[in-house]
Amino acid sequence: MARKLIRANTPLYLQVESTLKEMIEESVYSTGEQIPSERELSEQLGVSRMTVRKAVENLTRHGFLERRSTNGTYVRQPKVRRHVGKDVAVGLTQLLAEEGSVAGSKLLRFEEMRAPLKVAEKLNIHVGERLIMLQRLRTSNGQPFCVETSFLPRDIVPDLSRADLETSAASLYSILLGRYKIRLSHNNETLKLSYATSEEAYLLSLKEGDPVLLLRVVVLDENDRAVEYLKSVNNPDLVMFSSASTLAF
Amino acid sequence: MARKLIRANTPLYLQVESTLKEMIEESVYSTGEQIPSERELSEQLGVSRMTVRKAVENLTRHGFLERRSTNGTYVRQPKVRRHVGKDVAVGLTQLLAEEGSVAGSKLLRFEEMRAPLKVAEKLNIHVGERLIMLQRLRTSNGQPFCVETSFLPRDIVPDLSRADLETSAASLYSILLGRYKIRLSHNNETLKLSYATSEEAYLLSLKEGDPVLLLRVVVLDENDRAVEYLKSVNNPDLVMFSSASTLAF
DNA sequence: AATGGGTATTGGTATATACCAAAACTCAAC
DNA sequence: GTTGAGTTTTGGTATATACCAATACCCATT
Repeated sequence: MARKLIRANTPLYLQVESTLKEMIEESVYSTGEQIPSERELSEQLGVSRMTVRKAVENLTRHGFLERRSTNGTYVRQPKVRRHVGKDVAVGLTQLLAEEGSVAGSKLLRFEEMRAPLKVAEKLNIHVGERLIMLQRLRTSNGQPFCVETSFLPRDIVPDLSRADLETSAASLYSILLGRYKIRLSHNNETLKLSYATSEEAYLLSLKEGDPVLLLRVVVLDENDRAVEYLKSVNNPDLVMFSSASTLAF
Repeated sequence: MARKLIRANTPLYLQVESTLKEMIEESVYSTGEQIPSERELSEQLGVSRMTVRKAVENLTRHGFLERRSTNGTYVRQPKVRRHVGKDVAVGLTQLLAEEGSVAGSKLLRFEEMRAPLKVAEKLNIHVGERLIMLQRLRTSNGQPFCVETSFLPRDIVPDLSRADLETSAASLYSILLGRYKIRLSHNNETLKLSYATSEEAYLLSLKEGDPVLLLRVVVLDENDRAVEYLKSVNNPDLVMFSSASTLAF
């Protein structure tokens, strides 16, 4: 089982990394299976445990392996992929509502607050205006994949309550549309790479500092009134989202 | 200068990490400046060099520090941020064409080829059809931020040549529109977190395995013919892009 | 069959040590 | 001043070792 490590001028730990990656891709170790312990690998490959650790650490960070403390290291399932139906506009709400996955969400926070500067700028309102801030943990097939924080001007959703979001499985969009007749016309998104805070890490089963996608969306209604500002953090291993847009060239 | 490391039940390397992060935020070490060498820090803090290394490694991965081999470790400049103009539809081409930044691009590859399976599926054409594959390194103010790979069915751009892309600073979109009267109507994007290959790392001044954004776009014309399929890798430190879309609820 | 306690195993942390190559620095020779 | 050879410093790699806490496992007792 032990493969040769060629003494090239590539670092040993990279050679170990490639070796393990190959073995995973060739299904020598298949999905979900446990790979040999660090101590075993170290012996099999004739390198120190710390070198094996460095290789395993990298592969873990890159999603090939998953470590379970005091238990073992396992081959991860290949990342969930989505196929994007052509021509079908997909909004953020339908992020994962396809391919038989069951979308869920858990309300983490529901607070009334006054608009701080940054949010006010985004929503084009005045600092200090009344807002609802709500935070939801969104799941796909029970798997948390995204922490979403929304800011809604209070006057647009005057009687929206915590219970509305706790009880109904309905999306925020359908509530806005159904109850308040708010028809969202277009939005504005920015996106960047970021790193998980400790809280996000806990919610998404990541480690603090793991890379995540940070998405900011401002949704506008027909009158270009901003009705929502949300910031969401996505688990990169689970989510891959799409949007169809009409580009203005 | 040496700060106390509290013996809590948090790992030492995390304590070192926080300590250094604080000192950076308090500008004890300011932007661009060199921090003490690993050996010095190890002595100052009373921990082993390997422990310091682990902390520095994390901070490097998270963009706070930058290591220069045989030279030293430096505090990184805070990441570049973009403001997104409200209501203004921004296409991919205009990715960074704002706020006085000068967009540039360098042609890396221009090849004729036959469509492999994966690309054929995306473009909704047959395997083996003639394609142009072109790859560009895109820059903003001279800073590379994105590697872009495009696939164009040959019959749509019959006489597109390498020179067209080498000489003109014009975007691919404007060439398509101007010369071939191809009006792009909508697109389809998927996006996920990925890790830089060695080539991408070299082009974008990253390290192999650094997190990057991977973007796949299929652009369609009015007849829903796919005219472009591009896959781009973005340097997360420089780019933050936006798109305005009309959502279909 | 169920319980419970000891033991081995696992990944996580931490240290001390050693050598390398590349860059930076020193300083004498010109 | 400039050159150039030698030394020092830097991060990068690699090993051997040690201990920890939590889990899994085994096996005798009930």
